[in-house]
Amino acid sequence: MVHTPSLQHHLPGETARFQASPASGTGKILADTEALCRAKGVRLTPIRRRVLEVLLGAAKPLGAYDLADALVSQGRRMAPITVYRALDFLIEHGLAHRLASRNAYIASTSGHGVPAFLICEDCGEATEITCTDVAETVRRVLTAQGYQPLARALEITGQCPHCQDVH
Amino acid sequence: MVHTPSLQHHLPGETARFQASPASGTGKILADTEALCRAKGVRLTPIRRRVLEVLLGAAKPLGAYDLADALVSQGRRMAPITVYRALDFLIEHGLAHRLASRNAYIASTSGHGVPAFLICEDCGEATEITCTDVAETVRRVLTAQGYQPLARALEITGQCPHCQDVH
DNA sequence: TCATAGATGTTATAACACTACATGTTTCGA
DNA sequence: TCGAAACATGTAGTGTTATAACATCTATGA
Repeated sequence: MVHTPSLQHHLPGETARFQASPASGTGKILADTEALCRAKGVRLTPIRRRVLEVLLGAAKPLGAYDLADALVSQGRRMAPITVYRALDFLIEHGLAHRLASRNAYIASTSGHGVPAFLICEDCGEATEITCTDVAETVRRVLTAQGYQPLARALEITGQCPHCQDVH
Repeated sequence: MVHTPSLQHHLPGETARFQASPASGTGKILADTEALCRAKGVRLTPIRRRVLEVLLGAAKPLGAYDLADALVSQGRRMAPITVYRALDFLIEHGLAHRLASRNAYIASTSGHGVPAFLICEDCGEATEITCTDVAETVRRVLTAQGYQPLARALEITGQCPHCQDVH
């Protein structure tokens, strides 16, 4: 899924390098996720599902307290700890990622491999990319220094096309 | 400078790929930094210098409040805002970097180019690397998506050799 | 159906970062 | 060398993000 549909740029000649995420709807993703969780024997509870739903529907990464505000239950906003617990679950199972550079969370769509995100420093927009070059380079650097690679989102910051225009 | 001297690993055949930071002492770095600041016409005040000193002497990235505790002045620990202001200065001039994934700060030694850090998820140890491959790959991915590259530290997480042994 | 593991509710607090405004200090030109 | 302006620091308070501790509820399977 593309988190910022209106701002996606695919430069000619470069599309082949980057495997675009499938442009499935939120509904299909949720259905797939439910199936995945059943297969794994873990529970996609209503709370977890709702947090994932909000993340999938958001144009940008959301803060935990943004999520709490968005998720009103019985007239009260969701307690922060509840949001964090749901996020822990989603992250643990590769369904979401924490973007440390912005203290924000985003739904993941690739599902496998080491994800990378392009993040705009100005507007906070984030685009998930699945780029073998990046994954391979990172892996090589880690092992060259004796590090064990771990599946963690790579955050690459820059200025998005839109914010360059606004200037 | 190497922040974790005892844990540096240089695998045979890989050293050429990565330009190691010069193993200068803290004193020399500080002298160089003073000269650099004079040349730029900016002021490396005692507070800023002391914050940099502590960062240079630390084995790991330090949190802002760790720095505040370490920097006692007139019997009282330094106010957090004072630390943050010093850090702002150091970061603005490329003398330090913020590691968002750990809410911590680290002295920089490369001075130029886009720095990258290998960070251990377990112990928090961070190693600065200057690797043209990584910088080039990141730059290419950004421009391919229409993003403007900005000089920001790249954080690559994994598990350091030592923590693999402990296990 | 009952024990158990997992999930959630509730309250409080820890940890990190910054705003606002007052005061001090350096620098440089008149 | 005086004074204005720019820069740096002091002080108090607050905003923001994340988690601890413990009670209660619920799904699940023997």
